[in-house]
Amino acid sequence: MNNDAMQPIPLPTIRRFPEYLRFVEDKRLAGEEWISTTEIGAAIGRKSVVVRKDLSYSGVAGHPRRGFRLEELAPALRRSLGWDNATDAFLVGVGSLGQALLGYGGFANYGMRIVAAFDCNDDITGGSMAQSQIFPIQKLPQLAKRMNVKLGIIAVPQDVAQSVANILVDAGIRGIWNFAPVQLDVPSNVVVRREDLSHGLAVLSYQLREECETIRPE
Amino acid sequence: MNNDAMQPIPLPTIRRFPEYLRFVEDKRLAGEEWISTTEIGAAIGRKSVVVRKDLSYSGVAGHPRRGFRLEELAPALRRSLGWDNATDAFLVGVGSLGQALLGYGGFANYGMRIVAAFDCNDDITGGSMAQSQIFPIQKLPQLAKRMNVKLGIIAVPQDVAQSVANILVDAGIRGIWNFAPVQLDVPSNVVVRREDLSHGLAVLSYQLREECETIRPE
DNA sequence: TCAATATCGATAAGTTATTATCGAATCCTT
DNA sequence: AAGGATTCGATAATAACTTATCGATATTGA
Repeated sequence: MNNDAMQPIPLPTIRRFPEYLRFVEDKRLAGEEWISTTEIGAAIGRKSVVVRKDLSYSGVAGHPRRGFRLEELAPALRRSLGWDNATDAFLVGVGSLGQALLGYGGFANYGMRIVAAFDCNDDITGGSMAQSQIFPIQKLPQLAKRMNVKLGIIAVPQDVAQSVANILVDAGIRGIWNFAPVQLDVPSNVVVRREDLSHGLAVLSYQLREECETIRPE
Repeated sequence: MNNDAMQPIPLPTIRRFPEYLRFVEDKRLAGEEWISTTEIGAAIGRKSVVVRKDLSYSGVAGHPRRGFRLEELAPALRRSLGWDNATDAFLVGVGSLGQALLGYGGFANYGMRIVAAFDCNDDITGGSMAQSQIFPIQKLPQLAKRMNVKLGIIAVPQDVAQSVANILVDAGIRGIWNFAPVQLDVPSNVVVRREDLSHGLAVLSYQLREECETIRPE
C-alpha cells in the first residue's frame, strides 16, 4: 500500500514497533505462520485497532480471517525501524553504565553493534570488555573515519558529556544516543536521542502517588 | 491556583518536570533567585509557552517581568512528582544492569533510595555493593513487610521477570520499575513502569535513517 | 453450497497535546 | 512620574494521536 517510507511514521508507532517485533519473532521461532492483531494486542496489552493502524505503516497487508504472515511482518518491521542491517556504534565511557551496555547482548536484535569503546581512564584503556576493545578517547576520530562509524553512545558523567559530543560530531558521527542527563548542543543534522531514567521514574512516582491518593476506600 | 493534585497532571508534563527540576536546582545552587520560562525553555530546548503551561500545574504562580521564584518552584516540582520525601525501594537482580543501578548515586535526587538488593545467585548474596546488602530472593517478603517497602525494581533476565513480579506483588509492593523487556501481568492496583531501551533506540534509528534519506542535497 | 465468523482496512469521531495570540501586570529606564 | 519592555496566564486554534464503528473479504463448518 505504501511505497517504502514515503509518509512519515508517527513516533508513538515507532516506539511500539520493537514490542511488536519481539512478539512476532517469538511466534516465528515457535513455528507459527500467521498472527492477528487481536493476538498481538492481547499479548502486549493494547487494543487491536492500535496494532492494526500501526502495522499499516509497515507496508505489509494483512489477510482477512488470518492476520499477518510472520515471514513478511518481521522483516518489514525491522526495515521500518532501520534495523535491517546492523549499524556499527562507538561507546564512550566505560563506567558502570557503560559496562552494563557493553555486557548487554541484546543490541544485535536492535540492529546495532558496539564495535569499540572509549574512555579517558588509562587504567582500563588498552584492555577489552565483552569482546570490545577499549581505546583512549583521543583515538576516536581516526577510528571513526577508518571504520566509517556513524553512531555514538555517550555514557559519561554529565559534566563531560558536551565535550564528548563535540568530539563525536567532529569525527563525523551522525547519531548520538545520550545517557547523560544534559541537553546536548549539536548541529541540526546530527540526531540526538536522550535516554533519561528520571523521566520514567517521574511517571512511576506520580502514578504511584496518585493511586495511593485516589484509591482511598471510604 | 490549583489546590494540590485535584486535577490530574498530563503525563507529558510529568515527563518534563525532571528536566525543569534539574535546571532549577542548578540555578538555585548558582545563587539565583528568579527564573523565567523563557530562560528555562532556552536551556532545555523547548518553547517558553510549553514550560509556562507545564509549570502552571505545579501550583506556583509566576511573577510578571520576573518569572518564578526558585525557592518556591523547586519544592513544588518535587512535590508534584512525589519526590519530596524519599521512597525506599528494593532492587531485584544484581547483574550488570543491577550493578549499574546500584552504583548510580543520583536516585536521591529523584526521591528514591535503594535500601536492599536481592538475587538468586549464592555467590553474591550475603555480600554488599554500593552500601546495599544483597540478600537471597527468599528473604524479600519478610523484609518488605518489616521495612514497609512499596517500590520494587526488576533488573533480572526476562524469563524470570514475571515470577519476580509475582513475588513482589505478594510481598505487598505497590509500584514496579521494570527493566526487563516483558509485559508484566499484575493486579490493577499495582503500578508498573517499563523501561525499555529498545524504544529509545527505535526512535533514534528511525530518525537517523529518515535524516539520511530526506536530506539528499540535489 | 451457503451461512456464520473472524479479521482487515478505511472512515469518522473524540480526545489530548501542542502551538499561537493577546491582554494584564510589573518592573526598569529615563 | 511616565512610557517601554518583559513576562505571566488565559483563551483560542491547530495538530496529533487514540478510539470507535462498519463494510468487505476470505475461511470455516454445516
